[in-house]
Amino acid sequence: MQIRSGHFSDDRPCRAHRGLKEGGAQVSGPTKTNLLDVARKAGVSQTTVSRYFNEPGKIREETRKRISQAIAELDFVPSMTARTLAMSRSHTIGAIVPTFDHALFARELNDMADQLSKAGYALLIASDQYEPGQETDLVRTMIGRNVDGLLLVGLEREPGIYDLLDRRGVPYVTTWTIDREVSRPQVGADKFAAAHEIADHLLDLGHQRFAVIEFPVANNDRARTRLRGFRTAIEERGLSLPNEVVFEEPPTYEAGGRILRSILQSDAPPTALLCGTDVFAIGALLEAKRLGLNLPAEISISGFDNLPIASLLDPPLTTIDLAVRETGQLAARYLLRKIEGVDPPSISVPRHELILGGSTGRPGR
Amino acid sequence: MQIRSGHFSDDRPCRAHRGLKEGGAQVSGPTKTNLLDVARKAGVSQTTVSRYFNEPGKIREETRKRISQAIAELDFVPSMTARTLAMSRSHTIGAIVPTFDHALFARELNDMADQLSKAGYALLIASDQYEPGQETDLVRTMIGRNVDGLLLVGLEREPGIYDLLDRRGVPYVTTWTIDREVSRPQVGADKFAAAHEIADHLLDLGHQRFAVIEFPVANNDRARTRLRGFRTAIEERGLSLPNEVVFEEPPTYEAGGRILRSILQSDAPPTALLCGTDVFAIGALLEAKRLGLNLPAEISISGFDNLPIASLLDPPLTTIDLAVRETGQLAARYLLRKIEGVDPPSISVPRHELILGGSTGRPGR
DNA sequence: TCTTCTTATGGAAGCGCTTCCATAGGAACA
DNA sequence: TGTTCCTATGGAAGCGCTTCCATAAGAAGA
Repeated sequence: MQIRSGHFSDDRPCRAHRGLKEGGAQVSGPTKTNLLDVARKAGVSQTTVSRYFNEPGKIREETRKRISQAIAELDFVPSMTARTLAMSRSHTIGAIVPTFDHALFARELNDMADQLSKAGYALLIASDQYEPGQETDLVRTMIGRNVDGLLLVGLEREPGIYDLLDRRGVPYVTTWTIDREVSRPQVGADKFAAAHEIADHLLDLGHQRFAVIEFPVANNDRARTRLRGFRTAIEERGLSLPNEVVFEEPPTYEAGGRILRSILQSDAPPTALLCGTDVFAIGALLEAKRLGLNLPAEISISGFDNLPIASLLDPPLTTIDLAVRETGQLAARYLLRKIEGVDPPSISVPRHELILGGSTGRPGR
Repeated sequence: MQIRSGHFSDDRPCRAHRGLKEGGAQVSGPTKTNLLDVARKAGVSQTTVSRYFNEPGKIREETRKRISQAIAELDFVPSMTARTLAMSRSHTIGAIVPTFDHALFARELNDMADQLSKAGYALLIASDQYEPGQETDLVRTMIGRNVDGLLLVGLEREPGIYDLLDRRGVPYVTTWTIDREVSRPQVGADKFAAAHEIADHLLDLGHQRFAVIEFPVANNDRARTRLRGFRTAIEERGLSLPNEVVFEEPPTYEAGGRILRSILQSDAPPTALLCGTDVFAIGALLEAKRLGLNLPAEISISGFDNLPIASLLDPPLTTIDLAVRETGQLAARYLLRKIEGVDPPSISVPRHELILGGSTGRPGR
């Protein structure tokens, strides 16, 4: 049964020059076993060992046992790298996000990774720290690493990226921005509608003068979409949102507080502050309380994202829940399906929800 | 100069059966180019193209230009997978964390990824969602994927994992727990000292009755270390920390509030609440304010981690800053050095800092 | 002018898998 | 008893790189 019986000397083809020192009694260096080692130990061919992993149904019970034992004895770990090369399938999904240091992306990736790992996929991540130039490089890196699918944030990017991806046939999905006019795979809540809705809520309450704090909109279509939602709602009521009351800031609590202070000093201060993320809103709310303002009578503050802390503030924050977990899971599911050759619906929009808290109310005067 | 002049027909070795349909005028499917394609286009050998990437100094200027143009025309992206297989170096670092959905780990990974990508490394991540059984599998996966180094959280794990890693010669580093008795590579602030310090602070203020909220300590040596720090400090003053006042909870704001309420109902309520993370502390603090308690007179609350929001609360939170960013960077640097063959100091402990806020003070009565 | 050294390049094996194809033995059928 | 069909297995090429070694052609030294 054995392919080669007898002598133990290593009769593999010469590889002396490859850095794997051979022969002699040496302190066991890093062990490196491969299918062939297992095959020899089990007295079968490499092919059969491969089948053990990939089509276990096709090998005899007794053979399976021998192989399984050989694997255990050698503590063999198959090389996914070689597998990838041979199959052109890496069982890896790439994700390029602006940063992980933001609860939203972190949670999205967390749920995505979870879903993926259940399906035998690993997650390769990179962040471009909001620099669009970086993204192109990162996509190339990902392609070079043979990712089977790619998650991207936002819809807008250097057009070459989409070309590259299409040409290489790499499935991808964009998250956090939905634009039904664009025919690309997208997953995420409808930020435009959500922003519109929360602005409507404030308009319904009777607010007429607004201020907005947003992420820097350059290279950030999520922020731009939200802003467009705010603005559209306001203009639909015959009001306007001049640029002077739209503040662009990197997302810090501190910025929320600072902007709040600054807008209160204007002649006719806004009665409502629309924030592009809860982070701003929380900063503003805490500052307002520190200043002894009467909330929401003196100023209404709304957030976006529904961070876990939003509901615990006093007053609780009016905000938008974006179904973050669902987004990560849907994105994972989309990619997995696509990889399997199924053609899943390419736009999926988990439902957002307006969360009403005490931080918004009728304007005081 | 050309290796093969003339006819355009594909004279590569047959690969018809490998799924790459050949010949005929076909709609250009997924392009797949390799070194050889580039070589042919540039009229040089594969080897030379390889050198173009790896030892550019060794090829003539003119050759370099030809290759560079061929690469551009073909939009060639080298296969890192093949490279990995050939070199046994993947230029990938793995990271296994309990969850990304925690500001601390997210930030650590963020800074680590940043550092790594500058050095040409990618980051492969996985989370075990606090289940130790998972970790073993994930480590195997990582090994199978040929990671050049591995980041782990905490020092305690199934012993087989360390064996496996050592046997395979995979460099690794553990973060967030420091134990100088253990001779493994470790990076992270000294949580024991930090916990001791913050408890000392409260003891100095005159507190005698404490309660603690911690992560579930099973499978979490970080939590255990912190708790030990609290307890040691307390016992050193001749006081005690009975188990009834140590609460284990998953990290949610809500838990902080709930535990606060519950301890206030005891006969002799604690005057100080030591929290294993700011998340608990913030929850407790917000709840205390909602209950109209006088802080810190009626109850002192301390946190851990120094989340960005901690200093903005009213009163600001007394907490510990753990130098998170530094930890991620140091971990990355350690692994990179180790991979390069340098033997860097295996334990590095960024300095923590006690942040004093108004949430702690003398007990009121 | 002839030898020796460099320098730029090419040939080909090998990294550890998958997969196409071939083959040996039974089982199943006539 | 002969034919056909499965089933379990093995052989070997190929995935796209790196790297050892060989080699041709100048440059440098004698």
